[in-house]
Amino acid sequence: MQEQPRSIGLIDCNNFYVSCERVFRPDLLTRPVIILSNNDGCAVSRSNEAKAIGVKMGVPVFKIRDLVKDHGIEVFSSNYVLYADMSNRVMSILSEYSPIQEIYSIDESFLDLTGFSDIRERARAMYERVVRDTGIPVCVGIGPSKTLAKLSNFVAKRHPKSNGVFNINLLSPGQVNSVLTNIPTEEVWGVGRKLTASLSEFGIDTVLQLRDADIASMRKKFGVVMEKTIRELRGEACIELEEMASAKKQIINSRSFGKSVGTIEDVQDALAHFVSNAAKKLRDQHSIAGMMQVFIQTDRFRTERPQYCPSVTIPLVMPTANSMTLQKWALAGLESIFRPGYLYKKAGVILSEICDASTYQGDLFASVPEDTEIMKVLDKMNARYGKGTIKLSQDGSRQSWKMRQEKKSPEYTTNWDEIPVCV
DNA sequence: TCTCCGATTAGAC
DNA sequence: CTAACGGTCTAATCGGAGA
Repeated sequence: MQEQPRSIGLIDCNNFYVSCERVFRPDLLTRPVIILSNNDGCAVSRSNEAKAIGVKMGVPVFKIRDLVKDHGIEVFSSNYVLYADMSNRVMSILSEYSPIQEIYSIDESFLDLTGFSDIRERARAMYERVVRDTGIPVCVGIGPSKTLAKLSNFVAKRHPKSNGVFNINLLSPGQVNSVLTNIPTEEVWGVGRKLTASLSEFGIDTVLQLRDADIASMRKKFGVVMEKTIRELRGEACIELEEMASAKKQIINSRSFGKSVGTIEDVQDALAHFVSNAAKKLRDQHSIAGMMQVFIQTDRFRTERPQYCPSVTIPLVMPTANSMTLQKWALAGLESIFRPGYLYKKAGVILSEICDASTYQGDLFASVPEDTEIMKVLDKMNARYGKGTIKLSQDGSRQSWKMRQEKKSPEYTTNWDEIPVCV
């Protein structure tokens, strides 16, 4: 009996953020559309029409103002509440097609399809089902490793003939070679801009060349990750699916401000808000943090202004997830680094040395035990009555730093008050 | 010389 | 009209400090 190859599927939503907006605005289906990053900064999702016009991934929107005007590109702020909800719907449907699923990102999911006798039909079925039930178009790539599944997905997206589904396992060795020779190395998972350039110096420009390079010397030159990549390209599954999302080892919350601020009160207000968010994430994964970093930054693009980007690391004697404790230390840290006379554009907090809340023995001799109960109540109230129902006094009352979000669509699927009235 | 640490880099999305 | 370039996260690597 011949052993079946591993069949790993990678399902990727097409232009995900744009597709989410289009579900509720079918009039945009044939129009150029782009979605901006936080603070309405850069174009992070583009419809095919916008790509065709020449909107590059990640371009700052002020640099394409003329393009937007001349072609009537539809511009949206990011609506993460909507995208997260749509993502949940897509992921939940995909979970029906395999018992083993890894949700890799907001718009991507791996499925282990090994052992199914109907992989071809299964892939086609999920492809049709997701768009039917959610309105989000996807592409399905299948291969013997995650890296090849990703590459298959690239082929599915690129080749109209594939109709959105491509399985590299069904090709003869000769056919595989001809596919891989036509894909540049930069499309490989794990090969970014720098590696593409370095590889090119060694005469490696196509995926086929990379796959067939000598493993020992490539490992020496580029490290273990490169070795894994090459093995995966040869069909050896080195990177396993991770079904359970593991607890974060570091939690960052930071944001650029809508406009620069000069007073410590404004920065305090923002920082308190970021600490609240970070602490909530920490509690959500049942962790506590032993280290906190606070940083503030001036606007690095305004080079004519004086620049100042200090940070301070604060060890927490008692690791905690208590917003009040963390806020107190963060604000003390801020005092120590803040200098008047600068215009600050960004601030943030980093929680690290994270460990499980239940395993920590605690300080038996602490005079005042930490009040975790109050945090539980706060989280419950905010879950029940909406984010921000209860917050600490320092948190986000000034708003002077709030990010720009001028073109956000309604929260169609999660907020009664934002459902447009049909006419 | 070895190890540990923080900082930096590269990559993904 | 202005001013205008994102946010998290991980792993590898590097270089200095201290043992």
